[in-house]
Amino acid sequence: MAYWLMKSEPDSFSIDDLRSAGQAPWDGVRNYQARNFMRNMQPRDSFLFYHSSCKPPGIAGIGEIVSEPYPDRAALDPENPYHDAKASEDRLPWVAVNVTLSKKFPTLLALADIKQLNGLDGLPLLHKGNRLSVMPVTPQQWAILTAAT
DNA sequence: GCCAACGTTGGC
DNA sequence: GCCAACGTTGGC
Repeated sequence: MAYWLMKSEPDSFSIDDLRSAGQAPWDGVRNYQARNFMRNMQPRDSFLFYHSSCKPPGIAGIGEIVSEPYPDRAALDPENPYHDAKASEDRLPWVAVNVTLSKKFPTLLALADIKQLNGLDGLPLLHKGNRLSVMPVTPQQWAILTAAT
């Protein structure tokens, strides 16, 4: 079982939205490095639900991957905000997974607090200028982050 | 709103 | 294949 961190802007999809939905697709990832990580996801993997581009940014809770990766057909829909004009039935490079909420943290683990923790130097989230929206989390990093709430 | 960092695009 | 221009991300 693997661990991940995935970013979402709460204005478009928040941890409360996931709670309301019960199960939801995590789609719209349009970056190849992030896509490659998603291809390695498996059911029962866990992920940290990160709220980005908000005040304050941080980890809002824990979710679970509940499907194999599958083609992200939102890319084919011109009306969809994640439409990719270069995608087609024959060439659909993007993937989605279905996710559920495991638990919402009582309080957000803010990025400012995460930066104070020791042992997270390898986490891409903390690297300057990092924009990766899906990243792996090691078991050690997972233990540090989930113990900090 | 600003801007640094990074990915993508397109001319050559 | 290079690289300048441009668009996007995302913290502050």
